[in-house]
Amino acid sequence: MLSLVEENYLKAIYHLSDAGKSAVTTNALADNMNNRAASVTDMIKRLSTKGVISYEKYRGVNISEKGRRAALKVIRKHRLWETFLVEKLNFNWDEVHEVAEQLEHIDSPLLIEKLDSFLGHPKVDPHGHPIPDKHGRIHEVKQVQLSEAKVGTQGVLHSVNDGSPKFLQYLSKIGIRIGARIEIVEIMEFDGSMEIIIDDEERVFISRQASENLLIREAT
Amino acid sequence: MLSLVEENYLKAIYHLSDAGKSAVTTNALADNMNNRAASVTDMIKRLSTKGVISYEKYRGVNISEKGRRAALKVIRKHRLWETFLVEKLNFNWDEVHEVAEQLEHIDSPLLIEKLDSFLGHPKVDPHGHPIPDKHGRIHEVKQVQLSEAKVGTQGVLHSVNDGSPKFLQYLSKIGIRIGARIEIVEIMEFDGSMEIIIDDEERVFISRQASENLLIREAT
DNA sequence: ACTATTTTTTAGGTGAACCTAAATTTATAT
DNA sequence: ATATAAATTTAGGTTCACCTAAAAAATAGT
Repeated sequence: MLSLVEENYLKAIYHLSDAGKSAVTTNALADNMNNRAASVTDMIKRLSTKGVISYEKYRGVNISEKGRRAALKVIRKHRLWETFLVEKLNFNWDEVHEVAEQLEHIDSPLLIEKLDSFLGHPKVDPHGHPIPDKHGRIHEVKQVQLSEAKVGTQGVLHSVNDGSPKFLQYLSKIGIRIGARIEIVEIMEFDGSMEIIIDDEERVFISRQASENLLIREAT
Repeated sequence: MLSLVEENYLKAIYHLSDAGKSAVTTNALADNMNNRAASVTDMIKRLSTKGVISYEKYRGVNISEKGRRAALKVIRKHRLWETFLVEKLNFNWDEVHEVAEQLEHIDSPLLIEKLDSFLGHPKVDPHGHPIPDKHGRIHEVKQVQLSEAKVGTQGVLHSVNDGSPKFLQYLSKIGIRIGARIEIVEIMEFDGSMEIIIDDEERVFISRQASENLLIREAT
């Protein structure tokens, strides 16, 4: 059994390791969790004892299969709750993260199964992120950072990397939503900003930073 | 700001004091929280420092106005979540308590307001208990323990005192639900058990212990 | 009224999850 | 290659929420 704090660390490790593909350093974790490195070392040892990560001193941590499953359970709950908040309670997509951070730790398999059916077994959350099924399976969709695409690329906004209220409010303001059609008109050499057309209507300029956080599925 | 554990103590104090009407002893609290008396003394001191209870050594604790408001907020959340679980997620009324014990600590006023409207501003939870409004006001309904009524009494089951799964499953089994009409046919002198008619149909015998936990609104 | 019993508190200890300061290991730069 | 810098760990300390054992106060019984 993992504590609430342990679950949060594990989730951070999962995300920082890009779903287990790479190792995570102590400092990266400390940064992400807003804790000191020494505290992270403490926790790492505990998580290692519990078998959810593997750890070699000074070498960073890797999530184990057991840890991956635990992390995906929390992520499944987080994303289902976010969907509930937006679809049923009419939250805006920029208001859900903090609340879902709390709800994701509620421990009741029955609740999650019932919530899942209540929502109609959604595949993605309001930010376009896939919701793992009860066995921890995710159907990843091939998507590209807008910043990596070239002029002329057309696609559909599939998800956002940055879920912060500030970013999401900015997107709403300029008319970008999940599912919107996006076409790259021009890319500015000097700062990487780009001009795009949204839904064949609006032309807007977005910064390089913004385009890095927009993931599109390219039209073929 | 109260911790999760502090909220649980405060809620227990509220209930054990009959909504603040009487003092609560250390042992009663220890019993209720499944902790040792020494631990309770610790916590009592902390709650007293925070101003949510008043405490005189060896004299038990009394909830303060500030404490009462805090307790009612938790109770409001608990009962709204129970209603959600039963009305929207199709939980049985005997399955909701444990989950609601977790959900009641989620801290988001916006969430609770939205949940309240989603549910249509319910006045009572699935066990017939009144849901405090956002200002902590409760509309108590005049109700009597079935065990205190006399032969011939007719009324409607309004709420249950004991919310344990075992009791609720028993009630379901013999056909008793909130809102059912109940008429007392006979009371056995020797053990206080009684024969009742449910919804003018079923005749059943229930123990004194059961009748003490059934609260009816008498028909006038 | 005084002793025995019960209730409550105090004293001191534990693990979880943090901290700072110091020591150690690894990485970087010339 | 070695000195310096950066990253990480160790050592020791804190608060919260529990514990046991012992002491103190309140209550009950004769």
